[in-house]
Amino acid sequence: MAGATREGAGVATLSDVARRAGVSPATASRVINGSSKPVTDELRERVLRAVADLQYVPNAHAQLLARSHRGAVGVIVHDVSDPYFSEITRGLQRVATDRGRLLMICNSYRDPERELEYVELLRGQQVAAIILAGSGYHDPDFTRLLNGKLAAYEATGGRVAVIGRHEHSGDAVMPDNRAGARLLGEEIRRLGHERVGVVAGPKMLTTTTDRLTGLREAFAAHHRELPEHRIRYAAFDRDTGAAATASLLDAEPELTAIAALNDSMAIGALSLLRSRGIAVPGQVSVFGFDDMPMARDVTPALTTVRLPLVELGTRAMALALDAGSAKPRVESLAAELVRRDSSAPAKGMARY
Amino acid sequence: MAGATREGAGVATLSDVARRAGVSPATASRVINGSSKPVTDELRERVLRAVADLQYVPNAHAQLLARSHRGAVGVIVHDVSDPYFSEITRGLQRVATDRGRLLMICNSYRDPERELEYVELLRGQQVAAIILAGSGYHDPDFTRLLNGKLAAYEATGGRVAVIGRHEHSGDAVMPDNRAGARLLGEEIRRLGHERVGVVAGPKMLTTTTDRLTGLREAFAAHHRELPEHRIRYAAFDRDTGAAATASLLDAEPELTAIAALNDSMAIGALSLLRSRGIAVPGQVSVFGFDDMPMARDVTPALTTVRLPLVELGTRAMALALDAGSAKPRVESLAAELVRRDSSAPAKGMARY
DNA sequence: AGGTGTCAGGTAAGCGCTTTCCTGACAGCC
DNA sequence: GGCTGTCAGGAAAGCGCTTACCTGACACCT
Repeated sequence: MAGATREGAGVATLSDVARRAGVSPATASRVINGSSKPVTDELRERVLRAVADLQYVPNAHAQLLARSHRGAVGVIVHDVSDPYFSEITRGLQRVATDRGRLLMICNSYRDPERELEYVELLRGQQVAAIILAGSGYHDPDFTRLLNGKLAAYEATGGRVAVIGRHEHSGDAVMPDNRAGARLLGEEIRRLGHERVGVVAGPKMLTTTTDRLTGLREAFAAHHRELPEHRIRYAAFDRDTGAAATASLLDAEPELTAIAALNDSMAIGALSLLRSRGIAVPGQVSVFGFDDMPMARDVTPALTTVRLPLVELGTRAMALALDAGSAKPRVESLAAELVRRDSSAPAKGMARY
Repeated sequence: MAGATREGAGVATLSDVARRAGVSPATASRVINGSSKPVTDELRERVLRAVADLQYVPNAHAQLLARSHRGAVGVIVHDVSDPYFSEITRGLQRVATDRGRLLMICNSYRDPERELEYVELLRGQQVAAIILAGSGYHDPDFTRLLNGKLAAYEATGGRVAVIGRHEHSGDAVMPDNRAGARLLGEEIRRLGHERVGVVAGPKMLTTTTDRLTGLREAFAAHHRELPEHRIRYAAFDRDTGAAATASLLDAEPELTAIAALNDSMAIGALSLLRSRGIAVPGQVSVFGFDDMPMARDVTPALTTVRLPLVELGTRAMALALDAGSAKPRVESLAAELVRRDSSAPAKGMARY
């Protein structure tokens, strides 16, 4: 009965442990987080037993406050359940785990406002680094605000890395969307498609404009155009992709190709075409972008542009965790065309 | 120049703000987090200006420590990039956001050890609730250890809710895996399949055994068996699902149906079958489980068992955030068979 | 023997905030 | 005019830890 103290009355604290072990809090602390300061086996033993008895877990906030040590890393993505971001996150996670960091994932759901809130929140949590993944917005006010907050964070030692954002001036990993789209445009031209509908992403996202620009460049190189009336702006997801395809087809039934600016929308397009009994690629070719894992599993398997998604994540995390250099480091990762079964020469181009 | 203090020398703190505004830290604190205590407009104004000037963000750890207030909520999942978990997470996130809580997502990658670590970590972060999503493990030692830690957490006011785990004695949301599998078994029997290969999940997961049990029960009801030699244990992912299917087919080319215990593996099976030129459902029917979003997008669209994934998440979060009741609340969510194009009557059963 | 070096362990000062309790000013009352 | 009540704002005590610094014991030296 001798050891009976007022335990169970709330969370066990370090001093509870110390008291039970009959040592000072300092000694208990040293044992618990393996300080360099030596402690005799006798005391160490007693402390460890007390820890076990009390199921003691250090209060992370108190620790962090006391050490003013930055622990975790935060990433703000548009939406983790989107495979594009799951893959990137997988890469981030891998490196974070290797370096013993906890990764906190925040979904902005493409709401700039919420993105700002999460930056504040992560800053408040004293995270070691903030990673922003996913396209930026065409919105100067927002960009200025965001950059202001990030600058304040960096000014106090925080690290920032972005994936696929032009607007930030620091370390960045950039998928080469424009060059990728150019490859795609070349391929479409090569296959002889003249009437091409484009299912683009949200107009406000820079990724959308980058990809559109690349596509246009490829067409311009052959003195062709990508007229605005053959472009639809959707939400980068399956269902709006299907709707956009329907709208495109209703306006112009003779299209021979649909280029969707990401795979989710391409899959929506595929599904819409199937439901209308239009053969792919027999009547219409479909192109995607990103090469997310499921692109190979749909039928026909999707011709798309591969982005090294996981690597985007690993690189960004490496950038964020390695000591920052004076000059911003920008790594550009190349895209690659992946030909599968959803594309074929345009009718009358069978010689290809 | 009058207001120039040693700013920029680290993160701005509350007292920096107070000093700059010419008030006490107490007043600054009251203004900043809208305490009930009244503050004159004059002072309030000055404090807010100082906050803006200094780009001040409260140190969340200090706040949490001082209030000993539990803020965020943590969820431990097997792997968010698995659509099964992304969907659940989406549900969790929705409710968490509604209630103004930050959700921290932790991936255990099906490593019990890491799951334990994350529980400790979240406990240390003083989260308001811990949600465990995903199958438990057939491992009494681990279960005992985990329950011990969770009990300690709950003893100090933490809330715990689990999704799809039998082993925990508290609040739980349970997908009815067994009944769902029974439905699936019934359907397979109804279609007249006699030689059925099963691509199961990891043997150590209770979800695997539950689904297997349901399947067996349906077969037993018709005096049929599900012999062990027609079962393969894979890793619940696409690639191992394909490999397991290959192994099944190699051992017994006359199988007329493959029942995969989740959709990812079913998609792997589909891909393997396609690569071998085996028609689905012409020669072999394929069945999945979960009804993840992409099940409708593969070709042929997957016949599967729908689990209300998002709802699993919303319910669990609601349980976790609502005040706990004395007796554990267990909500069971029904599964539902979804017939699509990957299944057909067995050969010789065309009358169906 | 006295001095010095070494080392295990304790003491106490914060880390940045919240909040209770106190103070002093002022208005309203007999 | 003196008393009380009210109320804005400040002082200070923690929240649970870490760690620089101090203490006292002991061994070893001249």
